[in-house]
Amino acid sequence: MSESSGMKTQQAGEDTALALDAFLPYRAARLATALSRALAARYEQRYDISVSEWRVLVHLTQQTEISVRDIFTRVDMDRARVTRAVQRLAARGYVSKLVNKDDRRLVKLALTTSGMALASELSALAASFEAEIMAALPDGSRDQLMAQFNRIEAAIAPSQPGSE
Amino acid sequence: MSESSGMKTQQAGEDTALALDAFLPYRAARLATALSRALAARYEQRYDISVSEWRVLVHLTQQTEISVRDIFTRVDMDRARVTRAVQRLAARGYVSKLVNKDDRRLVKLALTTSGMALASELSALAASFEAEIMAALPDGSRDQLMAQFNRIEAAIAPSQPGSE
DNA sequence: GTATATTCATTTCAAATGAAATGATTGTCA
DNA sequence: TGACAATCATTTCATTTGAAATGAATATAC
Repeated sequence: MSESSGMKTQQAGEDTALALDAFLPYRAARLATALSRALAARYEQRYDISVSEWRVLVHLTQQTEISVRDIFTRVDMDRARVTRAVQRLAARGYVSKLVNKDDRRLVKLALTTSGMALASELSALAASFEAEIMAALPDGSRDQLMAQFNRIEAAIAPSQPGSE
Repeated sequence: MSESSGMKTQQAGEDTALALDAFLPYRAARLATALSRALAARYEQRYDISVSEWRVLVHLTQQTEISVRDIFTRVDMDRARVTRAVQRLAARGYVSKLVNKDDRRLVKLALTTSGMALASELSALAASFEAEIMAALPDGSRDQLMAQFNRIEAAIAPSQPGSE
């Protein structure tokens, strides 16, 4: 491995410099991609489902007969992403897509039988994944984390522009 | 707003269903994008710098005369992303790019004078952004968060494939 | 009632992304 | 020394992404 690159490297001081490893936005991004990758590794191959699709699926587990808008306003995805995820899920028979009779601009989404089965399997898998991780943390960490996440998001939200 | 969509909506129980809002991978992703967007809103327009570029810049603040590899192994970006960020930074005179004489496969990166100036401004901006957020949290939250992030990443890492 | 504005889902388009291929250089081993 | 493997940065290519445009349907104002 020799001596990396040089010897006069590392001239900048580590005192005043912003340590990326301790910078919250960076660490949050790194944590998110690590979790996403690790979880995806468990289901992407086996079920051929993307993260977007998985989010839509899970959302439909909780609320059905909802529109694309209902999803993307709650799930941190934009319209296009939801539309595409729904298209793929519908093409594979996991989700049914009907026109809302009361307002024909809206789409009425619901899980099919096979969609429910898939969602169940994925939910179980996700729960066990999360449980495994939580087992490595002290008791109460989960609630603590969620509380902190909530506070951080709340601290950010006000300054956000029109959101939509 | 009428009554959303229907009345027999929400048929699925919320007891067994996986609540997305309490699911760590989802919440981490949502937090990360919220932080990234909020921070980017502060500097992207003013400085015309992307997140990738910003990460490279900050990294070069701490270590200089390093290679592309040195960055992407530490900063959660792949080779291509680092290469592209460096290209843009170099094209605008913020970063110098030389061949390493000891190993001509390597590139020797460093901040230029204007790069240092830019990095200073951005670091200050980032620090104040983070301080603002942390002010909304109880004392000690920052260290607590970092410790939890570290533990979670450690819990994930072992199962990760060859990483590279 | 008609014209205008708004809302919804989708599509379009340009930019970003990451996996794999490439070319150049260095390391290894006989 | 020479052949082969490994490493580095870059480029290529297909996919994903999100902003803005589009078209259809509904709400609002006159």
